[in-house]
Amino acid sequence: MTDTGEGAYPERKRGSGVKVVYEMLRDEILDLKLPPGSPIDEVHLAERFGMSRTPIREALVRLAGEGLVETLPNRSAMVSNIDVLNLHTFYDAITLMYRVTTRLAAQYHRPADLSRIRGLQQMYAAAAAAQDALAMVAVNRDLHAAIAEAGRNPYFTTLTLRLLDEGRRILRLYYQSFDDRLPKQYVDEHEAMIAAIAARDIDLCDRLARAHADQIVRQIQQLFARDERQEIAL
Amino acid sequence: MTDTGEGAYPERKRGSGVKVVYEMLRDEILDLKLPPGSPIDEVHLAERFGMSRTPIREALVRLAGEGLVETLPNRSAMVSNIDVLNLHTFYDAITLMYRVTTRLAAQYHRPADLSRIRGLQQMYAAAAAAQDALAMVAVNRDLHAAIAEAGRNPYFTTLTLRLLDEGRRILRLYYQSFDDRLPKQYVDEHEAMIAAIAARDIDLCDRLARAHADQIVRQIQQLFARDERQEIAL
DNA sequence: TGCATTTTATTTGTCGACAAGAAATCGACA
DNA sequence: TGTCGATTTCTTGTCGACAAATAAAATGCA
Repeated sequence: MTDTGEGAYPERKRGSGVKVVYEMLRDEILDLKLPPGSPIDEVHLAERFGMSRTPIREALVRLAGEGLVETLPNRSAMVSNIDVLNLHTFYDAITLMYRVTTRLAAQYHRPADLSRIRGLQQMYAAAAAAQDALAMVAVNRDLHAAIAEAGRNPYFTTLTLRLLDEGRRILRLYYQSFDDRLPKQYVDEHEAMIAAIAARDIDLCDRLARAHADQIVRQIQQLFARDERQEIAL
Repeated sequence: MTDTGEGAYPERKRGSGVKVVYEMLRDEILDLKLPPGSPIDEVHLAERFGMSRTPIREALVRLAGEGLVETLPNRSAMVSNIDVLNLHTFYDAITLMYRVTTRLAAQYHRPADLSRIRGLQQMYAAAAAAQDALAMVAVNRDLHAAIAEAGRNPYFTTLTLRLLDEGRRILRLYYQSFDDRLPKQYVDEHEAMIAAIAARDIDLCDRLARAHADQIVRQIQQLFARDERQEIAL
């Protein structure tokens, strides 16, 4: 196997090692560069990042805490599987979190929040104009994360972030193989939600967030259904 | 300092060390034996548990992932503070999770779930009859955890568990100093909720769970208000 | 005495090494 | 040839040690 592109890490500041490994592994897991179920070898990673196993191990423990990797005693850790059978629990959770965080954003947002949200929405519109589905997925995550932050409830924010990451992984599962186009309609839905947040219209936020979530769930289900048909067609 | 009661751990199975430390520290944090803000020294813990710093460290990383300890770079970790100023975010979150998990329990529970829930409810009633407030807090946590499990949505279950633990810590903050009596009314509320779950009456579950959560929030607020008056009275 | 600076001490972050446990390989035997 | 058991290999879990970073103490100076 050729070098996977890490190169050399000649000098690191003390304490930065874990962060580097954690973020790198996290990105690779969410982008499916590390496919679900693939084993994670500590010594291999240690060689790759040019450090000892200790910081690698700490990064893995953190990732396990977020449910991105699973560990069995005395055996290799592995990237968590995507549980397609229980996707409905994901739908339920993301729908509720979209609603709650958007409502709270309407209540508690401050001017700085709105400008950040609007900046992300512009990036989202740009990605949609460029028909870049993967960029849309990534920016969509950051946009809803910003909305959740504006709601200022750390419990909901944490869960929402986890769900958004899991969603990024699920969507990636399809977009990498089918190279789809996300409907531009999402841009308008985001616009409406942001306007409702700015107007502090809580009920409207709730309705829009629910519709938005339903839309995304339907999209995933369509992809999933088509995927199943393809499998049968094979 | 006298021995804090750990004694000797002469032989451990490989891999069990982290679990022991994690659970012990977790309990001590939730019981406020380790008060919020107190520093956590790794070598001290290593001596106390009779093992090296490595498994201690892993346990601390896990606890940090759950928000029970906070770590600053190159400095001692410390037990997380209870953010009394943002308690309303806790109220919001626990109320919503009570409602959601109870609703889902009504939908998805199986016979085994119900018997487990009813067993815990009996323990709760016993604790109430004995006027043992701390036991009531502990069993209340397990009871709602069982209800959440019956709802079979791991995302909601995880958040609910985190909130229940945080609540155990908040309640302990008061019950340890005032030695209060929890109203027996909670027993009846639990009975009603369980009956609604068994009857699969989702709307009723929602209303009961909301009322139950409001009741508990009011209780905490009362304790908090009285605490403030006492401080002023001093 | 009060403040700035150097020195010491304490505590964490990282490392390399070793042993325990599990998987893989090999071999004996029916 | 297939199966069971022993052996080897491979990976993790734990350890003790060292260095970096910070906090605390001591020193010097005005």
